[in-house]
Amino acid sequence: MSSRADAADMPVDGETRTPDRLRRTSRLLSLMSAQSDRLINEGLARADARKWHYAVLASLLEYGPGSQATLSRRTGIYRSDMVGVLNELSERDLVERAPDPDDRRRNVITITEQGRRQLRRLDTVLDELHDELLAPLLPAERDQFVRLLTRLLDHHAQQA
Amino acid sequence: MSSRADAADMPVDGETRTPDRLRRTSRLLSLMSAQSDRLINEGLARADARKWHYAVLASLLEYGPGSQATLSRRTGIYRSDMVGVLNELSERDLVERAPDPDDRRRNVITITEQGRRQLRRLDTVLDELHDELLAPLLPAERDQFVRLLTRLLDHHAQQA
DNA sequence: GGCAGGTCGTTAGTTGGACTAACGCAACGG
DNA sequence: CCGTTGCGTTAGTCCAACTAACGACCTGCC
Repeated sequence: MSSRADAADMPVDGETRTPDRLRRTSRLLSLMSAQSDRLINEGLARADARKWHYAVLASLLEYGPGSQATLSRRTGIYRSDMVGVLNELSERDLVERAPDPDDRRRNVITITEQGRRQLRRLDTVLDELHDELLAPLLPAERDQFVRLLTRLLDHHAQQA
Repeated sequence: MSSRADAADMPVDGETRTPDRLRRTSRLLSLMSAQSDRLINEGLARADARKWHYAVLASLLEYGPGSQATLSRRTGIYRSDMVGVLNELSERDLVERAPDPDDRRRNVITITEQGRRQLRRLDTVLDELHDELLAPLLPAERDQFVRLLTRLLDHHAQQA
């Protein structure tokens, strides 16, 4: 009857084994995201950076200078948290914060040459980290994974 | 040259568009996990439950009664947090907490009939929520997604 | 001109989840 | 008997996501 051995009432391993019901997709996602976060955060910390640094620098390079509120919208970082991120970036001379002459409420944030260099460094750091993150998957599988993830995200994004 | 229209220096949409570099897998994972968490937490809240409730009840049903430390190991919930979860569960009469006669350090946690019923309810709630979560994917794609996720997790789990 | 209503940067604070430290107690192994 | 280990519990840290409110400022409209 039982496919594995004859010990019908064996405790299986009531100590450490994870229950089957805890294999739901939501939980896998959460665990994987935590794992990924750890990996990325540690990797970036070694390069004296945080993921928000990357997000802001990338946004500045791709779309040019902008106000803090603009950067907020582009990166998804709350404008209340943006203050601290920009402090950290300007301490390191990666961006410049200057008052906007056309609108005295605004600061104009500009990426510096050092910022560009740092962004390039972080790009390679992140490439390596993602290679580690996706290590067990073949290139085609990685693509597939990203495609599926993207479709899920797009679907839920436009609900909002 | 430029494939789309002739506006070479158009601001594209420097206000709200997300930079390409922020399409990295780690970020997609993080966003998707956040989305999933919101969905699941809200759904469970409507059923007067939290995900740890489900984890504990599932563990009890699949592997039988156990001490708090055992449940901790099975579910991945820290034993410091387990206290509160079990308080919530026993308030609702979903589990029973009794001293272990064989080891006076331990409490033996047992699922009640009400607990079993609640677990069944939560199972269907979670089924519906996951259907919503994975809505844009076909069944075969959902399988594939879960398989890829699982392989990633297994790989990183056994590194630890 | 003046005022209503919105936006900007900033400070402060909340919530929630993951995780650590340390405690008193009890069991176990030599 | 004594050191070590495991137990349940309390307290508290850390970080990310998110909200509230403020004074300064801009914009549109009467």
